[in-house]
Amino acid sequence: MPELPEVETVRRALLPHVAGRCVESIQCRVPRLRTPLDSATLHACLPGQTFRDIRRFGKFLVFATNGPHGLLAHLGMTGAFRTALPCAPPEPYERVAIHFTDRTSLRFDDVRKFGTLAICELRNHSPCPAELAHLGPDPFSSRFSADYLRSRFHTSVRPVKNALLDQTLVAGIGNIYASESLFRAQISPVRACSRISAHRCARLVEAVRAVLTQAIQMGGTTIRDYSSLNGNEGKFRIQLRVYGHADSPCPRCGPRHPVRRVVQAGRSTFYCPNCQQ
DNA sequence: ATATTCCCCTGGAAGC
DNA sequence: TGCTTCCAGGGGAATA
Repeated sequence: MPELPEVETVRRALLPHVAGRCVESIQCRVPRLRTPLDSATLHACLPGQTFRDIRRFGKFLVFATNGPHGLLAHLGMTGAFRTALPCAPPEPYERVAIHFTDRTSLRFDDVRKFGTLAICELRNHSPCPAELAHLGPDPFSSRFSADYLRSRFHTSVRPVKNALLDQTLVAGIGNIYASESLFRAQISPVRACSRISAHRCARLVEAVRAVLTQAIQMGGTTIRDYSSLNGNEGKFRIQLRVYGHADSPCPRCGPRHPVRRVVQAGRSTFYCPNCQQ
């Protein structure tokens, strides 16, 4: 569910609820999420720490504290944060509860348990923890440029759709916005990276940023399973032009050219074979 | 080295 | 109605 716009929306919604709050205790209600929950380290490192900031790296969130440690979080497919009173009973899929000294608490719910919560070390000079050093540039950073894409693409024969999902190439794009970005850029998702010109790379950079920007402005709301905070789905819904619209008329070409669904690397891709070449 | 396949887990929708 | 199958936006390990 959550791709960059959704995670960014969560970050903004969550920040006022955690900034300046001091952790009193933690409850881990399941032994593992995606990986085993290191409850001993969580208990050792978080209580007594005050959250100062929430940073986003791709689809990851890092809760920075006033100490040397941070809380690394990934929502996986169904992860969601929720605020509650410490005495509130756990919801059915509540996995972790963080209680603050001011009698509020933060809960992490995750039906499918694909999420991540872990302690990370925060070096003074680098905002990004070592665990996330493998991530590629943020789509909005200047590092993500046509030249950069061209340099990464020219030796690669994999389909460009798969490349966009590679978090070491660019961090934050998921299955939905990959399809939507390629539609906007009028590039076929099955085209080999090496066959994408510099001009098309520039179009792709522009398209990725435009699609993600619009999604963030709409509150990141895409489809089921996602809520920013406390089940708030946001007022708007993203306009998805091809994702999930197999066999519907292409928004650009009309009824004579239906959107096609194909499977790439085990995931659905939607595109118009007519205007995306 | 690079690119797919499989797997983790659970619920909901669709098909029979 | 009830059972089965498929699908889902994540990442990472295993495999080709």
